[in-house]
Amino acid sequence: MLVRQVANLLDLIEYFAERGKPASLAEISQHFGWPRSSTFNLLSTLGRRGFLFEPEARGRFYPTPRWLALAQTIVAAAPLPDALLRLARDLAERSGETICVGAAAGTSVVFLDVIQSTNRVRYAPEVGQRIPLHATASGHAIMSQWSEAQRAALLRKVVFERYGSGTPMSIEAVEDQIRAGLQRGWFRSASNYSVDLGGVSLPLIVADRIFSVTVAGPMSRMDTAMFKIAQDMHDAVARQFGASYLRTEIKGLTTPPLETLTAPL
Amino acid sequence: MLVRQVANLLDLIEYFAERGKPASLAEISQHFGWPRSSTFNLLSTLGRRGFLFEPEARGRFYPTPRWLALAQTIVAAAPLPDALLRLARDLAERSGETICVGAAAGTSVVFLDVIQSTNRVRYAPEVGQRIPLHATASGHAIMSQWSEAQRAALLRKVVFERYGSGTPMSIEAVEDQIRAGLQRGWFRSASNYSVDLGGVSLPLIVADRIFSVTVAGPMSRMDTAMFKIAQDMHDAVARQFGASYLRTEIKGLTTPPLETLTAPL
DNA sequence: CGGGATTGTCTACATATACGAACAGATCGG
DNA sequence: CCGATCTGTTCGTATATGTAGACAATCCCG
Repeated sequence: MLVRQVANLLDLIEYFAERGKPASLAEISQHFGWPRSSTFNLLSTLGRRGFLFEPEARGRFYPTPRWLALAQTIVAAAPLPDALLRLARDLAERSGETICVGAAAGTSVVFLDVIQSTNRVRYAPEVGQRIPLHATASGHAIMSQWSEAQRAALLRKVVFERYGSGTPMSIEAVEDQIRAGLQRGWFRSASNYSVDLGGVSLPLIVADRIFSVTVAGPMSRMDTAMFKIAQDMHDAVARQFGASYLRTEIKGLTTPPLETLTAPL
Repeated sequence: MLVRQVANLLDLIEYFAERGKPASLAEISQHFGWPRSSTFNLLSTLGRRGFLFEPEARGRFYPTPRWLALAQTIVAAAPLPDALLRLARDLAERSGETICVGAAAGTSVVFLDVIQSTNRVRYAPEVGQRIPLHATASGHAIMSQWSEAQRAALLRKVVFERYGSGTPMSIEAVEDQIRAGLQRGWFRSASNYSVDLGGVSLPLIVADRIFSVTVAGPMSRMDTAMFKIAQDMHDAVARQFGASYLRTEIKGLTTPPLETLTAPL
């Protein structure tokens, strides 16, 4: 069950982030189609707790910097591992494509860090965006590090739906793609979830936490480059985490066949 | 009426900020005494929206950096005026006491920015903390810039309660203190709300938004220093906002009688 | 490896809660 | 200055919602 008022609050926060200036109760209730009284209750709850204030003399509201203070505290207390962030930056520079750091959230992957490609045509996701675990390279990378049981429990919940030409449409298809990824040494998707989007992904385990790092871009560029990108990713991981990291820390992952590397494109 | 689930969410965020590491559903439900099913609903709502993720393989949750991204966007879009922040820093250095920038929120003042004194014994508030509008120097400063009608509407709602020896106990008492503040050229409180706490406050209007700036500390230090501090505050405002700012922008405020300034303490 | 304890998930029901409507203040234009 | 219109606020009630409880899956320890 979805907690409505909580969802409403999240909507409201996003509304303020987009809007960027104070809003009156009437504006808010009109924008969302909420009853004025309900809007009033929501706003006053936030006000009473110090999360909303009234910059102008009367009747316009805006979120307090308290949100920022709490968010900073939360991120600072359990930050993304430094090596992970360095890896992402490193990859962004070398590949020129968009880099996404992800982790599991329910049946999805959430992006925790995103570095967008500077390319005109690019994959342009945002921090907090979610994509399905079962149908994406990022998701396969993460699930590859789970136990059989965990994977089974997750996949049982999935309702399979065709997003693109590469979408796996059964539990077995997903397991196949994961197995292939482990043997290949990297995970790939090609129009699995977003049409015309290709990605190369690796799982990373840092301090018992499971992350995915993904290089993603339009199929036109990714198609022939995937293997080279995977190679670069292994190199970058070796630089940031040490040479033996992928072999020793990442469950079941094969190191890629260096000797078959094609000439850089 | 208070929206319970929203209040719960705020509690949860604060919980994570304090805790600083992932928590399981069971830990959360125990900590707050919430039913497991309700906790589940709350957590899954947040997960579905990309505000919570599961760093470890299974069943522990932590807020996503999305909170931070949104909070940064919100603050960046409507930042506290630069001159105001400079003023606060300036005052912190000169006075050595705690500086609070406040604005109205319902019947309270919320602190939007706080610079804590480096003094061992000091007033130690936090961003987002609230104090009553009617019983504090900050509140009086803000209300002094409202219309009669707005002030009346606010004061009608107040239930008067004695917080300290200086607490005004009637609408008239509050109006008296505000009137006195305007004539004096600065607002003061002495154990009005927090016992043994004294403060000097000025209202500031920047881009149609009403703020208060307050220098606050223990009565032992503030008592005899208030006038000097008020004087310094006027000087600092003149530096940051221009010499005529207080006279022209701030409704009804008298510039303080410079000639009666006592020797610096 | 197997039994017990713990944790997460689902569903039906009683109740706390969000909503509609009516009120009161404020704002605006004439 | 007055009336009309639009805001914010309060209240009673019908109903959407949170909760108890049972189940299922997982983990842990002997």
